Amino acid sequence: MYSVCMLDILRQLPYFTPLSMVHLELLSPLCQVVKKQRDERLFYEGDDADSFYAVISGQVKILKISPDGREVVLHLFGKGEIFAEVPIFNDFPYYPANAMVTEETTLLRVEGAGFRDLVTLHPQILLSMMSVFAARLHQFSRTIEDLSLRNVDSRLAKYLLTMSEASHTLELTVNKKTLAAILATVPETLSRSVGKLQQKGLITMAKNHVVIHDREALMDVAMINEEELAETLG
Amino acid sequence: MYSVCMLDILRQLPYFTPLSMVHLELLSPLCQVVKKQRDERLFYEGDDADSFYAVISGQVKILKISPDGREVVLHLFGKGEIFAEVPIFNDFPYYPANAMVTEETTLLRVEGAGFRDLVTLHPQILLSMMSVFAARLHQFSRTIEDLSLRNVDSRLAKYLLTMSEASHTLELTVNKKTLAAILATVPETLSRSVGKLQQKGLITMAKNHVVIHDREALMDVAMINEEELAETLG
DNA sequence: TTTTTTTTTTGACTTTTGTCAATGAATTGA
DNA sequence: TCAATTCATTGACAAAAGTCAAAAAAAAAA
Repeated sequence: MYSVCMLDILRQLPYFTPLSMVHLELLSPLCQVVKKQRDERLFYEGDDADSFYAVISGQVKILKISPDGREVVLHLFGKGEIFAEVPIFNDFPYYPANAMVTEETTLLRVEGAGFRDLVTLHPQILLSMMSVFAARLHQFSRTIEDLSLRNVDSRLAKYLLTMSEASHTLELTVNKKTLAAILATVPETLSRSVGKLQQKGLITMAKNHVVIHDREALMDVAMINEEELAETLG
Repeated sequence: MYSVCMLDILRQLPYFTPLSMVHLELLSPLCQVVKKQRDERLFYEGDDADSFYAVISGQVKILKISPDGREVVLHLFGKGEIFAEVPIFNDFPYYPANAMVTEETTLLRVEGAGFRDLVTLHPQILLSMMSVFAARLHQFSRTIEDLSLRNVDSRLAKYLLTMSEASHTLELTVNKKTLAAILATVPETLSRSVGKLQQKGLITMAKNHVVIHDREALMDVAMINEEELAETLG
């Protein structure tokens, strides 16, 4: 009963979809469903990393706190995504950042040690994991590039273009404070940056609803062209 | 003859040291030794990623160029390190950044498609690779944190502490222009930042030779404590 | 060595971003 | 519904970092 249900959950997760029934049945006993309320912490930076997680529904924010209390958002994970699997493969497994849920969230917790044993016996699982790692590394290097080379206006423009995909409207899934942290700035600066883009007529932002009026000009601000944007989306 | 020599080279690389003789012999025919002169390019951003590399001797700089020509150094790889293995596991394999050598460098080129086939048959290789990926992701997240939360003085201080390890002196392995790019700034700002640290009596920098006079105070500027430093080194 | 080129530093200035305080808007919970 | 709290915006100012031009220092080439 429990196991059948768990298998259904596992099959829903893109990470595990490629796995055979045999693998899923081995994985299943290592898993546990966890529910968290808005703003609850999953783990803190420095905690022993004994598990990794998958988002079944809701949203998880991975963040670091500076000595003076400022927040950096390293990642937002939504439905179907896996996180905190990195320290499981580290020699000194502790979580390198904090995790909290931004809304009511259902998670799958996977026991790390058992998972390591499992992939050692069935390394095919690793291959699909490898490409997720590779994609994440690629994305981190883009973030580093953005932080080094783009100003806040440009990072905001790029964020809006990326999140809107091909559409000319988008709903922000985060509040302004969090968006500021994603863009590695403060709410005041974000507010002014939004103001600038609106004044130029490129966008309209009312609450969490954003309309993109001039995609071309927004790409200029973001300093990217169509191909680069496609790449970012891919 | 060739093969024996190649096996010796492979065994020298920490990445491959854990591999059995059988694996090394399978790996060997995929490999090729390449020599490059100072400032030669290995590949450009966007090139098809058909191979990854290991540094046998010398130094490789992984960099991105912004539309206005500024350089970001994502990575410096020295002897024994592996790079550009990430796109090999991506679905759309192209190099996400440029690679050039900063001095005369000998490299091992490993053919990607063959390597993918090899690890599919012998996935044990993947496990050791996995922890390298994990460590690199961890390091990238630290870089993002640094760029978001620390100013140039602080990043410079942290760089010097990290590179000096326990010693109170260190030789810079890169010129100031490159160091500036590593710290995501420009040479002028770096020069002023060095000036500030010298004026405070924390360091002396003459050419590429750096002396750290006051480690404690330098850690204050870097906004890190002993534990965090140890973590950065590990 | 001497010249040429490259790298590094300095000064004056501008732009970008952050800080602090205050205000207004929106949400939440009693 | 209405206070209480949180969130978002605005203004005035300060700090950090970038730009441009020029000078100085170092390295490379003749």
